[in-house]
Amino acid sequence: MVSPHSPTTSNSSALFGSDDTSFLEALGAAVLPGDVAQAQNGDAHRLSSSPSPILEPSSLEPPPCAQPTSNALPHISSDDEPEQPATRTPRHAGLHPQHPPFVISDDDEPSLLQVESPPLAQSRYKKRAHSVSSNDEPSRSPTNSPTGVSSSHLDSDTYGASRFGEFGEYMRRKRAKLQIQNAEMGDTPRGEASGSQLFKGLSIHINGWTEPSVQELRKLIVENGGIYQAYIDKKTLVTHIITCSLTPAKVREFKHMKVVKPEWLVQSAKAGVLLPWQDFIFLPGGRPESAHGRLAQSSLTEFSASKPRNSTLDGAKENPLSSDRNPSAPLHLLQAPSLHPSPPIAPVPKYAKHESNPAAQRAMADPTWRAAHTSAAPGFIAGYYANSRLHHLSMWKAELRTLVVEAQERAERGDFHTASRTSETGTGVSMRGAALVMKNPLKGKEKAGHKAERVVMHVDFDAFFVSAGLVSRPHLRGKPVVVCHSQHAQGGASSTSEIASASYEARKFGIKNGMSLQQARRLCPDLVTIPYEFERYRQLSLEFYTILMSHADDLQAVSVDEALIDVTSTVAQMRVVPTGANDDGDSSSTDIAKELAESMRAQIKAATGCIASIGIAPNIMLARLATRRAKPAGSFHLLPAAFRDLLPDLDIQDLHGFGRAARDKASEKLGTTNLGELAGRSKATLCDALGNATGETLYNSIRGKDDRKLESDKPRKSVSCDINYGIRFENDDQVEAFIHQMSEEVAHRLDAINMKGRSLTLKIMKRDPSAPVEPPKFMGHGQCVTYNKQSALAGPYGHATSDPRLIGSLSWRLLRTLSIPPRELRGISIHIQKLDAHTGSIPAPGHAHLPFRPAPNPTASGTIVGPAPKARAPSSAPVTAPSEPKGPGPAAGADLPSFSQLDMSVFEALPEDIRKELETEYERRSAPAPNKPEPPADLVPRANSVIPARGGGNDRPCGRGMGAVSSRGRRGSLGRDQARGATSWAHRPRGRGHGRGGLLALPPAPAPMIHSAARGARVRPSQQPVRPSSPLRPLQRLEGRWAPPQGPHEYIPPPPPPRARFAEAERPVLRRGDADTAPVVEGVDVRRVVRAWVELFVRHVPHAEDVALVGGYLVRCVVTDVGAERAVGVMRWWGALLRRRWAVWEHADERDEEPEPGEDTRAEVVGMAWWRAYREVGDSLNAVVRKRFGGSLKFR
DNA sequence: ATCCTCCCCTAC
DNA sequence: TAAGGTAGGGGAGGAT
Ligand SMILES: Nc1ccn([C@H]2C[C@H](O)[C@@H](COP(=O)(O)OP(=O)(O)OP(=O)(O)O)O2)c(=O)n1
Ligand SMILES: [Mg+2]
Repeated sequence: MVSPHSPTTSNSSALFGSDDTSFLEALGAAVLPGDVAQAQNGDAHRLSSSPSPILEPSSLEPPPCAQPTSNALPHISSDDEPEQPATRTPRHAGLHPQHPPFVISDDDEPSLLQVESPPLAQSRYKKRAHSVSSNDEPSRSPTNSPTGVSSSHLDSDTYGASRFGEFGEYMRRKRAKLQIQNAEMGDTPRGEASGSQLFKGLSIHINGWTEPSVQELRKLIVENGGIYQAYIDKKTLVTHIITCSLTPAKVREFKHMKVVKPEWLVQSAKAGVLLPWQDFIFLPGGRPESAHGRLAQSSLTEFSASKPRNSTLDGAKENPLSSDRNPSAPLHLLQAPSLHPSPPIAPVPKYAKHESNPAAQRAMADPTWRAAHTSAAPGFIAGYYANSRLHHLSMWKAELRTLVVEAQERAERGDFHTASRTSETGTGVSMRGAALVMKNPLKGKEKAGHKAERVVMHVDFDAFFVSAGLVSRPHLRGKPVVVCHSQHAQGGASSTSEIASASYEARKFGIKNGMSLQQARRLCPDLVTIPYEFERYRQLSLEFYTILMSHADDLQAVSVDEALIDVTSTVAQMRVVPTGANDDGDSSSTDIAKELAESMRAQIKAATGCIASIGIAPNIMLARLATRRAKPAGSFHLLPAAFRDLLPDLDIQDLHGFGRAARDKASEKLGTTNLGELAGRSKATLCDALGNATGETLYNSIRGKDDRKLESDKPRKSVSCDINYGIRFENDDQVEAFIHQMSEEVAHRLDAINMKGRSLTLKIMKRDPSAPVEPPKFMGHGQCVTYNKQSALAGPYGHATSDPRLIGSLSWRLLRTLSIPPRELRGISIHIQKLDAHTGSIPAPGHAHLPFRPAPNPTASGTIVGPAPKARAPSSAPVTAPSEPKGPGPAAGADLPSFSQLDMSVFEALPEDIRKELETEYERRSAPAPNKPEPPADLVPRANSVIPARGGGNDRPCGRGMGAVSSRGRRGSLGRDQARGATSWAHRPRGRGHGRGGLLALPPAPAPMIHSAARGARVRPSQQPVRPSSPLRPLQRLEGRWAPPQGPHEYIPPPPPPRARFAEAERPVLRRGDADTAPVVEGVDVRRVVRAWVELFVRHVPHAEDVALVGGYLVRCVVTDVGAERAVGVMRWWGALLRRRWAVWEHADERDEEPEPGEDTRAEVVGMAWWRAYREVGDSLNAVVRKRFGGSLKFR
């Protein structure tokens, strides 16, 4: 910002050469030539693991700030590109030099020629690497460095199913190729026309060129009930591979799979019977696909062709519903190993010819569009988070963990059985036992109690988002459906929108979660898309968890749609008291655990309308594996003996936690990724190849062993805010404002869990010089170089802090040391580590279970002071609390709630009079005056009511969190009631939006603006920023105390005229209805704040941060659907205020003229700046509205 | 050996 | 037009 150094270009010169390329390059050359070279050849594929060369420029960088330690890390390369499924090299690619895979030119069209090279053996780099990984990256600039930058280029679309890095280029291309082929084929979506189920249960991948053609085979497969796998990717289930030729590399890869000739399908279809595949085994011999690769040696070692040795053959089986422990049934979980990305090596580095996204280039060329949709837009963060599925997933997970812990605590203390009886493993004890059980985890690592074998279940909804969406769209059941943002059928042809979840019907076409819509459309033109419904997912999840809690001894929240539960005692009890009528006898003939699972599935189905599958086993690892076999719509009990028989059919990637990198390492160092084969390796061998811990885990997993206990209460170790999408800045001011907004977010999250941090790491993604300005993925980050900078974070007395100003200023300082032109930024992350519980008090050490926001006092009310000290009181603490003693310095300033959570806490922080007024307002409007403005979010019932007041229903947790999950109830009754409880929460009164952080939070009150102003002012470092310092003045007074609002408040003159309530007629068109009644609530204070803000800055240009804050608030209003009217009301109010003073400039089309700093009090400049801000906010608001409702709002 | 820092990797 | 977040496990290399 302030550009001490010139922002853009100049900066570059600062440290690195103009593009860092040169600088790095030079450096790189000097330092690691060897490595690079090696890399080049060798392994391309394995990027990741390998070490990277080192360069540590740390020396280069000036210490960021003060003394904190910072290390400058050079950068790493980053990930790749966007797309592709396969593609992505690991994001970390940084590490090694990767090679550019070969070049492919277009994405879509992969040339067939590609070759794959055999996996090469890679030379491993020597070790130095790691630490520096980052560095190396730099060196690889396309231009110079030998290798090109990482190449990822993928073209346009292909986004792969897997997120970032994943397979190698080769697979990527191949995948693209297949897609094309499919597209051409014009397959009908519903292929099942023929109705034959001949290939039912088969999941087939076609490798390379075949006769008959891929299109024909694919059609044949689909029409006969089989599943066609366009490509193999991690964890994909593939039962057979069809091919006419295999390269040596493929031979190795498919060594353990059932590789068959096309004739198998053709003849089976002809015969009308599924002929034994063994009669059609493909034997290599012929010439491989073109391989030209070279390089490494192809270790063709084992040429044995495929064949699975598997005895069990065939996997096709259908669901395991009945499965039962039939050991013989193989789970066909085979996954295709393929991946291996052995990227073929490219003979020539391609310089990245990454393609760019035309639509993005066009959009980006429009200044208005940029101003309203990129990271430079006012409400960007709020809008982005409100729509980010991954953000929701992450937040939900954290919230669920909290709820589980609370429910368990409640159970423990609450009722009858107290904690004392610990782990009694047993059966007899009631649920509580379960609670106690929890405790164990912490300590005993061994498998504890052994009384009975543990019974662990992994419960996971089938195609969750889709399933949830179909609840209200029953007519779409049975069709290929997908959940993604892009709803326009037409646009889908070239949409880079990612598919969050694909229905099983869609999966038959090869569509996978994470794939781009355009890619999916090529596979299935008639694909149906449905929108996200975050609020529904949350509600269904609560129902789901409530049910699980009623049966489990312990529960580990894995995701919004998935959990691990320990039902050991439940099962034991069932055994003793046979519930069912079976034969009673004991269980020998029946599988009690499976019965329990089925009853839970039925219960879940009844409560949510969605289907879940359950994997049952003696430990976590096996339970997860069992789930694969169970899906879709089933349950499967996997016993160790059966698992052993399955080994030959399993790939290392089938194990949870082992991804592409692990697979590559195994392939490279051990020569195989098949578990059957790895079973023969010694533990030492595995450790040597994968690391000690990982090696041992693998060793044990292969033997069906896994002693891990469910973890439901681990303490939080870090808090972060990462935004690597839509980052497109034009100047430093925007960047600085954004950094501060992110800091507010992080600070808020820290406060929410009552923690403070002592270490901060800033991660920056910068566009790789070889990458196009606009990457293939719309608004994505594209291929980047990343930089990590860590520094000590210290508050007043050197203590941990959560002060957003400190976090923001430090982050900004760190960023500046990188001298990256604003336009080159593509991603920013702020991570806080070394967390300390907020000053004493509260929380039990250990963890954080404080929910998002500490409830204002649960139990003993007021007493809570414990947490009090928190500075940002808003969030939790009610009002008053003066801030904690902040030390010297900047201290105590006001803190603001960050986007993510603004909620009532803000209200509470408002000056008394304003609050009063608000309350009055409520009454006036007859609205049921919330006694309190609204319970602050989430308080979960928590302790206070001791026993979970479940029935009572109303403890409403309201607010932002997931709501509450009732603790387990008696297990006998399958929790009906509990479920109810949850349900009730589900419909929380108002807060529906999922907006941000808490997701549920409602649009917060804007109080923050003021704070922000204050903050901004102070933050501004010495350099004189652009803005006038004057704002400081007023703010100054605020400084000392933290209740900020006070200050500004005073300046507010009597309400200006526009007290506006707009005429009904003018009301925005969007939703009508209750306009008045409802919303307004917060509208009032918002207006006051806006007024105060304007008054405060009458002679100054508004701070971008504040503009963003207001914009964020308004966007949230619209997004959350809580009040488009409110947003309009505020905008009108704001417009009226501006008009009062600067009516003349309202339409002055100013354009350039950045108001320069200084005391630019000239009314003209200030007025235009205000109008510009107003327009910006209005535009971004309308952008959102247009998208969601199709219309636009009128603010005047 | 053990701990600490700086990433990578994985998962949803 | 799209919404590529986020936390914890663990490996590698250096410090102790
Ligand atoms: N790349 C991904 C993977 C998952 N999800 C979301 C949508 C999914 O519905 C939900 C659960 O993920 P799962 O891995 O459990 O996948 P599904 O539930 O969709 O399918 P299934 O569990 O049947 O394989 O998480 C996502 O947004 N993006
Ligand atoms: Mg699922």
